[in-house]
Amino acid sequence: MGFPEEHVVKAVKENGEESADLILETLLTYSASPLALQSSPEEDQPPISIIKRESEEETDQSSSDYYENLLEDFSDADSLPEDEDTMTPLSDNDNKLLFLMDMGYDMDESSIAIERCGPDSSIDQLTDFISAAQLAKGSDHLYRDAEDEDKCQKKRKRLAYLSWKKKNQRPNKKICNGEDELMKLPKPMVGFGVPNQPYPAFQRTLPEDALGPLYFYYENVALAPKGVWNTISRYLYDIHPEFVDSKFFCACARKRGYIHNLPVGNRFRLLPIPAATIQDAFPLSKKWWPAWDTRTKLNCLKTTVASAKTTEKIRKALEDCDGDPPLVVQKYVMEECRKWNLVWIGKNRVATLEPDEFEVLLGFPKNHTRGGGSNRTDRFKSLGNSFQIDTVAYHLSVLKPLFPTGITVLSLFSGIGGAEVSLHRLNIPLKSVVSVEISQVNRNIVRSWWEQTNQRGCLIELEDVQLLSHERLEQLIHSVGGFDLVIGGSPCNNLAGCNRVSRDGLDGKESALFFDYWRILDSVKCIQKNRQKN
DNA sequence: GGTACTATGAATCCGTAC
DNA sequence: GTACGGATTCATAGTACC
Repeated sequence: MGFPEEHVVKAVKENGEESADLILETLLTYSASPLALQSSPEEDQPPISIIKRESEEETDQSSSDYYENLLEDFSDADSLPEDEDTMTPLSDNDNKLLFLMDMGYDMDESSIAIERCGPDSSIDQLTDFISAAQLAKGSDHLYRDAEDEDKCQKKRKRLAYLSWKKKNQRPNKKICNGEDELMKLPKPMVGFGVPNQPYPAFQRTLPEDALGPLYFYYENVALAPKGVWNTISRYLYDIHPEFVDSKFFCACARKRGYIHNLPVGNRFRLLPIPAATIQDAFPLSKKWWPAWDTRTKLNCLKTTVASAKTTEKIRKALEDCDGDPPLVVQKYVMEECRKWNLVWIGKNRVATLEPDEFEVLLGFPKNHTRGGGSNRTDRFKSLGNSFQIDTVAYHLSVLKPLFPTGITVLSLFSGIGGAEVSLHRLNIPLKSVVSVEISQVNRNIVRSWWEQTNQRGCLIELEDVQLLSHERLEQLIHSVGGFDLVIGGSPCNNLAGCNRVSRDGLDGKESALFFDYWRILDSVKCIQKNRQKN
């Protein structure tokens, strides 16, 4: 692309020499480059994490000199290859490939980006895609490994430029909403079908590159900030999420999105079927349950529970009433009960759930998280972050006839072993499980469960998904003979509605680890595909 | 130092009325 | 179509206590 000298002069004249940002913005508005600037900010949901991190790193240098150099570099890098002399006109994809390579990207990463983002993708989308991939792989090592320091500098500047550009984009609400409409949550939230509910009409066609033999299963909160599921879906082969509320499987709600490439026919439930209502799950509470508390299902079990002060305030509020409490008191009590999942344990007395009650509601063995250095707070946190076993097992049940002799699993963000427990409860033998979990306490829980259930297979425990490199994956695949299933739910901290502090979407520190899920899945597919060829 | 406890809204969806 | 209100939400950071 480059910026014509007259444009630069004009931009400097309009904005003064001091404001590099304004100069650059003005130059961009002048530019009529068909490729480099063709995309609108609303056309994609960029993997913002790379943008901010690089931004933090690079904006310290936001001097005129820096941007002058940056522009200078782009004068070279953004030039489209000229092919007027060639006999056959290059296709749009070829042009994009050459353009990306000219920007300093490798052929492989450029090709993958074009393939994944589709033929209509813009250069912006492609560079975003590659940038996210680089972040997921640990962008630092790209720089360390770069043989040519100039190339390395160029890459940093390019990313800084992208950062700057994204930060200065003006959101287009109309288009954003348009995207979200595509990811509308189903009502009722039954995904591709749940027991005892009418089967929803849906059409599921998996893209070719998403098909097995490697199966994958990804989970996260359904009610994520706008655009998050669009991004996740785009990275995971454009598969539409299956949004399911676990209230159709047990006595508590748990609205989650699942992206997977599993078959969806002939699913079956785990037995025994758990209690479907609060009253069935807590029979002793029936005696004290007031008629005006009409709840039959608990809300989502979260990572913390109400304080003793809350339940005491409720008791006092009710005891101050003669007979049935007035509507205003009922409303207050019900709000607190719904917010904190309180159950009735006596006259005018409500209580929080205990960790073992969390375990049973979520489908884990009672005392699954007890002991092993886990305190009460830890248990609530781990359980609140976990799968609902009956729901996940329903989805995974289709694997049972496919793997009668056992399955080899890569379990990412394992937590307290929701995936492993689900497969075990389905009586699918666990041949080998590579479990990656950052929390020592959670790893203890999984290891303890593994031993208690007399698993015959091999459990390999790893700590950090970010350290799970391509090379390490090759070793593991060689060691276990290949994975059949990659499963996991990446952290929701920055997506969850009750996070009042850092609900930053996939840009958040923890939730950005989704890109590691995608990176690892992609690596496994690639490695195993190559193994098949050889 | 470890653990338990407590205060802290906003984003989003959905139903309803107009 | 729009405005409004109700309902829901895999949490975080600071503080008190032992």
